[in-house]
Order: sequence, then C-alpha cells, then structure tokens
Amino acid sequence: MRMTKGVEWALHTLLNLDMIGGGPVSGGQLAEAHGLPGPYLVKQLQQLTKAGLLTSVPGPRGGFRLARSLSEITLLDVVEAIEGDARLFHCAEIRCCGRIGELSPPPEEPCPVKSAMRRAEEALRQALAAQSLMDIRAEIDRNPTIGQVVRAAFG
Amino acid sequence: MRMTKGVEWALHTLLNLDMIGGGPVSGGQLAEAHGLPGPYLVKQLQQLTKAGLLTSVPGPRGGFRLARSLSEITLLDVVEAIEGDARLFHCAEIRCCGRIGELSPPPEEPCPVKSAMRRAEEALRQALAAQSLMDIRAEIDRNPTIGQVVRAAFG
DNA sequence: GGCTTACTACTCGGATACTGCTTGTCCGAGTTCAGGGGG
DNA sequence: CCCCCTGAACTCGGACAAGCAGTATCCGAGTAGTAAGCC
Repeated sequence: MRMTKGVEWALHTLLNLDMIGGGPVSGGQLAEAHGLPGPYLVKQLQQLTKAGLLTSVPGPRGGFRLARSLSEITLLDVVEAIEGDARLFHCAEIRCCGRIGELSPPPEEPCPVKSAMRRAEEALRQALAAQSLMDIRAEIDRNPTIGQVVRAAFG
Repeated sequence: MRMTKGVEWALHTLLNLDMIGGGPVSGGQLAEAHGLPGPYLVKQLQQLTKAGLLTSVPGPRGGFRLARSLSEITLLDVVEAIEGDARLFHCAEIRCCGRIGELSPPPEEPCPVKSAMRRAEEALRQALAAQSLMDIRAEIDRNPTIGQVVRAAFG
C-alpha cells in the first residue's frame, strides 16, 4: 500500500513546468532540478503524456510542456496517470473458494467486504479529485522566494 | 499502491470467527475455509494478535479467537495491523535536492505537495475508521444462508 | 546573396537488467490432552 | 478407585526461499537546427 515515487516526482515536475512557463523543457533539465535519475523521470513523464497532461516535443530545443492549466489538473489525474489506476483493494473473491465456497450457492450480491473497501477507496478518490495543482501552486506562492529560485535553477 | 492480499484474508477470517462463535479455531481450519495457504494465513493472524484484535491459544484444541466485539473493530484497525501503517505517500523531500535544493534556503514550512497528499490520506483513514466489521456482518446477515454455510463448514 | 540539401546533435520512446517487497514455505518452542502406572 | 507422571500430538511463533512489481538504465527512431554547397 505504498505509492510510487513517480507520483511525487511528477507533482513537483508539473509545478516546476508551470513556474517556469514558456517553451518546452527537456527531461534532463527537469531531472537535474531535483537530482533525480534522468531516464527514469522521462519514463514517468511519458505516462503523463499518454494521459494527456503533458505534450512532448521531440528534437533539439524540445522537451515537455503542460498540456493544460494547473487548475484543470487534479491530484487524482496525476495518481491515475502514474499508477495506472487508483484501486488499492483487489478482491480475489475468496468467499467462493475452499470449503465455504463449495458449500455456498453462487453468490448474487457483491462481496460485502469488497463493497466496504470500495466505499473507502471512493473517499480517497474524491479527496484527490477535490484538490487541483493550482491549489498547491497558490500555497507555494505564499513564499515568493521559491518561484525565483525555480526560475533561476532553469535559467 | 496495491493493498496486500492479507487484508482481504484477515477481514474474511475475522468475520468467520464471529459467525462461528465459541472456542478458539486453529489457523489450519480457518485457511481451509477459503482455500488459503495455511502457514501464510497464520502469519497474518499473528499480526492481528500483536495488534490486539485476536488472542491466540497454544496447544491442542488451541487456535485464534476474537479479542473484542466486531463493533469495536474498524477497517482501519485491520489495515494498520496488516500493512504496518496506512500511509500511502512517503515524501522524500526532493524539493531539497538537486539544483533547486542547492539554491533554496532551508525550508521552514512543510512541503505543500506532502500536505495535499496527507489531506487525501486522512480522508481515506476516516472512511476506513468509520466502518466497523459489525456493519459488514449486518450486511452479510441479510442472506441467512451464508451464516449457516459458514457454521457447517466448521462443523 | 538566397535557397536547397545534407549533416549533426539533441530529443523522446521503448526494450532491457537490477533491487526490494510481497508471497509462500519450513522447522522449532511451548502447551494441552490422554494414557498408563502407582498409591 | 483416585492421583500423579510421562509421553505424544497438536498448536503458535519466528526464521528461511521464490516470484513479481517497482526501480534504474541503456540504446534506437525521429526531428529541428545548422552549416556547407549550389544557383
């Protein structure tokens, strides 16, 4: 039940891209900004591109660029793009296996355990979807120094 | 971001223990009820014992028994007992690494990305803590057949 | 001098090794029960 | 007939391997920019 490092990397990178603004930025530069392994970060950014959060520009002076505004990107978008899906409980229907499974008639109602976990999952998804990256950006901008540092790092 | 199978196994096993009632039940019987690998299930039940959800009785006619009522056991208790903790986002503080980290002064405020994810996590924890195993038991009891089957399987 | 063309360098993209955790299994310590012997 | 003792079988508990997803890396396909050559 541990989230991938890629989620943290992707969030910070998306925020950096917005602070810099302007043209595309290469994966190498984005990686050096936080001391991350370059090719692996690019792998994650490719996931974001597939999900439509980024657009990639090939060739020299190419790189990645935001596909839409931060206010239109939620935490859920990023998590689902990196993790594949935000499901954390996978029901194996063990109620239909073993001795109990043999004695039970084929069940019609969904597994109550699964339903309960699904409700908790839904609360997580809603909490993720309720927060946009613009909200985080606003929190960062309380300290103007950070924006200056980021722009200087990519100067 | 996948939850361990042990969580599903533990939930079903706890519910079974409550439906059977009475004396302790061995790990082997509990495993056969759902066709699970016996020794590995016992490993999970030991975690539940450490967490105070079960009590273990050694020796012949021994086994596991509920330590308290289902209404006093929440989904969060089970998840934390099996998974260790319910944290799914581990902030590596990458904002302090790389070029940006070198240019930035030591930050005083907590990482905004971390805070946002922590809020979502808290929503998950609350949703897990809001549901007790007794709620699931009540849903199961809508179909009285299941209780009879479970008791027959352990007959 | 301007245009075309070939080259180079840099980018993303996917295929390929390595590590840590989940999953699964095994053997040993401890305890209860049963049976036999003695009082 | 009752009590004690010894043995055995069954339980939990922790230590030991195997499989898989996350982590990290490398090389190839494609493109833009540049420089040289030609008109």
